[in-house]
Amino acid sequence: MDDRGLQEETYRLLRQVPRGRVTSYGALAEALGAIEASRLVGHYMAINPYAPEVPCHRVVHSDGRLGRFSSPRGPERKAEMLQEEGVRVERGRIVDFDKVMFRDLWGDRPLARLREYQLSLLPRLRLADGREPYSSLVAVDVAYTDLGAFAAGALQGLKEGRPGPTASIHVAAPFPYIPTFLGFREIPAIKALLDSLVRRPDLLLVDGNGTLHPRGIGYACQAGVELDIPTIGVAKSLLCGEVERPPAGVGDASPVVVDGEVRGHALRLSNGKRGVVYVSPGHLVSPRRALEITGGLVAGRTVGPLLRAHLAAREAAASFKSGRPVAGLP
DNA sequence: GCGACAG
DNA sequence: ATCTTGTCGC
Repeated sequence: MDDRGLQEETYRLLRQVPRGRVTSYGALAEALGAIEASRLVGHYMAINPYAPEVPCHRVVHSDGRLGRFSSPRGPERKAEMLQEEGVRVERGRIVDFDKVMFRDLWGDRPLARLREYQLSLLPRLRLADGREPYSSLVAVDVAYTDLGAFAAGALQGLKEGRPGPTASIHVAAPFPYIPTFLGFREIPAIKALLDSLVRRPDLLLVDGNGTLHPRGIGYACQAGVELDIPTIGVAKSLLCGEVERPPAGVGDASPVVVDGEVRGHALRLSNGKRGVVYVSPGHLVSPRRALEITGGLVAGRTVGPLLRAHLAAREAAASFKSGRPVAGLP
């Protein structure tokens, strides 16, 4: 299921809500198969091309507040439309919310299937070190515009630590961002990028968590298992888990524990609140080794190859938008 | 009520 | 990550 399919499925579900009733963003997300998609549902309401036949005015907050509405008079207009349908609204809230709330939304819950797919990868995940010594690494990052996703990879020699070239690629209509489902957004672009390389790297570095994920199968793990390549996840913020003791000085690291086990480490790159990254195994590395390798790539206050990939992805996106030719793009 | 929510 | 119709847990 791609972004377009998810959007159409959301509207199909919403058509089930009759006059005189309302539903919530979260209930629609639940019917898509993941409560995490509630914000995405809000976004789909904002770009609803079928209004008012697809009744996005009947979608409200889970506590009965009206929520937003794209119209010159916004929520005021939403209230009018609902009242015209017999739904009472007082001070921006649905009256008798429990009675008016419609929950019988029927569909095949595509996001639940994606969650099951993630879980099906768990038996293939290997968190022990292997396949060393590594001689080359590729760090990848993806930038997004209205024209699609732009993935970039930065090559790095691991023997002499020499930065290599970058390459980038464009993928139209990427899957949307949904918390805990990041892999489905990023991985197609990354696969296309790796396919464009002459040779596969020994190690992949990605911008997101690996085992530091509520189901233990974050984007870095999913990428590693699907591509069968040793992978390390480096995230700028924590998705789940607890840091044992905040790393005090630059270079310090501290274990991150999820479900009572050490699944990764917080590594301090610089002073200040945003100066920490969270390193976890994606595939075929241990938490400790992932930390060591990442520590060896630190340049200034960043992880060098990831910064280069980030800049290259942004550059590819900006160049494409402005119509300038992009190295590595057709 | 406030802040967290990989990107 | 962009662009801005949420939810949950503390």
